[in-house]
Amino acid sequence: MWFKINPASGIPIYLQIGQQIKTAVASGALQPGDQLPSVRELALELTINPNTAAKAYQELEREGIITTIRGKGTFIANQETPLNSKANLELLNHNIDRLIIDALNMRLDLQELKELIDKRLTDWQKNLNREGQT
Amino acid sequence: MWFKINPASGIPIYLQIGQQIKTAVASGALQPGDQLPSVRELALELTINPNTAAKAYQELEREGIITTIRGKGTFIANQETPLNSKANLELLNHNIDRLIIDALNMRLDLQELKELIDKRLTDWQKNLNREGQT
Amino acid sequence: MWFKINPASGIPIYLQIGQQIKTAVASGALQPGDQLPSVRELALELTINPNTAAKAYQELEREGIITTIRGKGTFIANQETPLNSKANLELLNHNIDRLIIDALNMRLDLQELKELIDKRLTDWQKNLNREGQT
Amino acid sequence: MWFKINPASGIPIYLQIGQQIKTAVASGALQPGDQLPSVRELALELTINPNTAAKAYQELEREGIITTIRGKGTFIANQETPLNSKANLELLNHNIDRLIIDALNMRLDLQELKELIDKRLTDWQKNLNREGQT
DNA sequence: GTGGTCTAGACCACA
DNA sequence: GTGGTCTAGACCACG
Repeated sequence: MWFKINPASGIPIYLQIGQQIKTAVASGALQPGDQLPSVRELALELTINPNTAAKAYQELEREGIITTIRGKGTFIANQETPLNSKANLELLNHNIDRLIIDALNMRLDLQELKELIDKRLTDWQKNLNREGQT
Repeated sequence: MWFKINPASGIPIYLQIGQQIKTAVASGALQPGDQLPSVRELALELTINPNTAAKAYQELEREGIITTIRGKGTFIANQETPLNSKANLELLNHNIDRLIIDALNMRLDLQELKELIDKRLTDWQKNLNREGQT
Repeated sequence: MWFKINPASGIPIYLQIGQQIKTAVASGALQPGDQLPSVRELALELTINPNTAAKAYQELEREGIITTIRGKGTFIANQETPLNSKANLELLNHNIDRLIIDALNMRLDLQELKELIDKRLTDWQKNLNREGQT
Repeated sequence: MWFKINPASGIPIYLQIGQQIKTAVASGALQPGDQLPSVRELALELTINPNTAAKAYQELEREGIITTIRGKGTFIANQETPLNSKANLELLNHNIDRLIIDALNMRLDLQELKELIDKRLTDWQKNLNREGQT
């Protein structure tokens, strides 16, 4: 599989794994029903502690991203959750603010930031369209 | 002063303080040369340990946001650093990606995300203009 | 291990530790990937507070000399940084000047100083060659 | 006069002043018998606390670099002290080592360091010769 | 008065 | 087991 972790990054390994699975799901690379590697496979492949791999899956299951079925394996969940809850929007806005603050501290103009974001958004949109056709 | 921290959030207190000062600097609310509350004042106000307050300041000093002068106090630095280094841009792009992923995981359309961001950017721009006139 | 600190020297303990590790790295005695004693071990050995030992390591990590991995330990970093930046050269030149000034204030001839330095440089070169063969 | 201090450098102001006077003496710019500005003048000129200026002079007097004569002022001392003591040589060697370690940590070759030092030494020698003719 | 260092000892997150 | 954070309280250097 296509995981890349950095044990020295300061970010907990289990979060790095979770983040990458979320990315794959968001981009459509992983579809509902797709099977994930078992905890043991994942641990072997990344040469990490199985506990760490298990923790990553637990977190994702708690968030409803994946489901584990005893005796079968771990799968991407049917994401019927349309949780545009108020809390989520606040979180999103908060993260947007952090982005802006970082940019300003780097002496970047807000206009320049906007262009960066727009460029990135179009890239993603293209990818999503291509995935959608698959 | 206007600090608000949440000791139970899981985010280290010293980082929360740092984040808020960075925000104030980025928005122009704190100008180069402005004096910050002393380590002891800050600790009293937030009812935290002076060491924790000191750690927040030391972190910011290492990043070049503030300057501390022994026996005098702590001040906002003259930010002559225009370091839009490659590393910084990469970091920024990475954070933009995280934002997009979060939005997609919340079943938000990219167009909706773009509108959210644009709204936030205009808000900030307005604030910056107002500060600029001061 | 072979640490020697002097708590009464006026130089902060955490800097003394840092200095010695830097020396070991510069001389090749410590190689990238080598594990350092844990914070607790080091604290026991030097009969200092674990916090002080941790501070020494954190300082070195910020400078890119070492890497720490939560739950695993602390290691000498892969020093891929070849930063003979302008700032570094200036610092070096400044320190050379200080050396010369000290020597002159001791009524030492510059020629004598040069001989001292040359002798020291050859000693180091010999050591480095020996390490290189290991 | 020609003092330049940086209150934010982390180096105590009184040491910065001392260092600069030592430099001037070592280079011959200040000769034995030359008068230094009074504590008050110095404090005014550098906009520092008179206590700080006084402390700088006290330190230098303790080291025998300057002499203060009540009612007359402060002067460069007759440096008859030829103190090539063993302690001094050790200090010098220690500083040479620090220089080498710093250079190695900057990934500088020892040969390159040697060239840097030699260049600096010749510059100083030239200056000293010129001063000597004055 | 300011910030810097250190100790003692606690609790938590991670592997 | 590892390192990270925080508190409480002490002492010192600087201005």
